[in-house]
Amino acid sequence: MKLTTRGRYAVTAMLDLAIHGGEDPITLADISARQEISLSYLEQLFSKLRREDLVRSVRGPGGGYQLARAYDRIFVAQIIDAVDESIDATNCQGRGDCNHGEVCLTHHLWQDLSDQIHSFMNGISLGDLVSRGGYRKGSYMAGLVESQPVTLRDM
Amino acid sequence: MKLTTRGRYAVTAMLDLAIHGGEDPITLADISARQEISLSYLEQLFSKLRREDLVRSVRGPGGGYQLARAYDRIFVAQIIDAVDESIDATNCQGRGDCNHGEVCLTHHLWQDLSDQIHSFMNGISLGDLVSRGGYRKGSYMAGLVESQPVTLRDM
DNA sequence: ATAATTCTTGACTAAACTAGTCGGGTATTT
DNA sequence: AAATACCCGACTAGTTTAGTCAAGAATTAT
Repeated sequence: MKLTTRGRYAVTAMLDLAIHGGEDPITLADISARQEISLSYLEQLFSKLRREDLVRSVRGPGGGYQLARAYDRIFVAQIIDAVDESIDATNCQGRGDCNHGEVCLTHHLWQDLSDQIHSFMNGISLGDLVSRGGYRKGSYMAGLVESQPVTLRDM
Repeated sequence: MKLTTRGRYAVTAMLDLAIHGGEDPITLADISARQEISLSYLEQLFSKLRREDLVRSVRGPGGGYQLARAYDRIFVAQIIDAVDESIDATNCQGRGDCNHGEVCLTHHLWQDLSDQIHSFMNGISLGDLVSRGGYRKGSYMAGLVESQPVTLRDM
C-alpha cells in the first residue's frame, strides 16, 4: 500500500463519476474540467481503473465512463490499489533471506501494519463518501471491526 | 501523511533502538549493522527524529542515540511524520481558491481520510510493537476509538 | 460514406523524490 | 592527542510523478 497524490486523483475522479454519473456515461473531458486534472493523465488512470474492473467504458459520441457497479460496492482501497501499484516486499521478498534471520521481524511487522491500513480503507465505499451521512466515525469503524483478524506471523 | 519505505526504515530503526536500548546509548553503526541500513542514511533520518524530539543524542565515545521517552509513549505516526514530511495541501492550500468552488470537496475529503489513517497509526506505540502481546487487533482499535471525533468541515 | 466524438495506446519528458555517497566538521572521552 | 561518534551540507544515479503528444480504433450522427 502506498499513499500518494496519484491515489487522491483517482479517488477524486471516481467520486466525481459517482456523483455525476447516472444512466449515461461521463466523459473524461467533463471530469477533467470539473476536477482540473489533465485529460491525458486521467486517461492513464482510467486505463488502470478499467483493467481492475472498477469502471466500464463506452466509446464514440455520447460515450464515456461509468462505474462498473453500484457505488456502495466500490471501496477506496480498491481504487488506490488500482493506480498506486502496491509497494514491493522490499528487502527480503517472501522468506527471511535478508539479514541474520532477524530483520524479517520488522518486515512482517510493516507488512501487517500496511494490511491494517488496507483493510481500514477497504471499509470506506464511494457511497460512504457521496452521502455525507456515511462520512462519520461509525461507518469507518465498520470496515476495521469486520476485517479479518490480523496475526503476527513469525515475529 | 505519506507511506513510503523511508517511513519503514525509520520505524525499523526506532524499533531496534527500543529493543536494544537500555541505560547506554546505541550507536547508529550498530543499528546500521543489525538492520542493514546505510549509516549515512540513518544519520539523515535520525537528524529529523532528533529535531522532532523522538530521540536524544550523546556525542563522543560511548555515545549514540536513546529514545527521548518511554517506548510506550512514542507512536508510529510520530515517527513517520518526522521523516516522511507530510504531503502538502496540493491544489488549493487552505481555502477554496482552486476551482469553481467545488473541488475543495474532494480536498477536504482526502484530508479527513488522511487524518483517519493518521489517528489510527497514532494508536500504535513502539511498546506495542516491542511486546508481541500488544500487537493484536484490540490494541490497534484503541487508537482509533479514542481519537478525536472527525468532522467533515465544509463539504 | 464521412465526420465528429470519445476511448485506447505508446512514447516521450521535466521536475521531484528516494536512497543513498562523500567529505568535512564538532563534541566528548580515554 | 587520538579515537569515537554525532552533525551537516552538498552531491548523485535511479526511479517515480504528473504530465504532453501523436496516432489509432470504435461508435454515433449526418
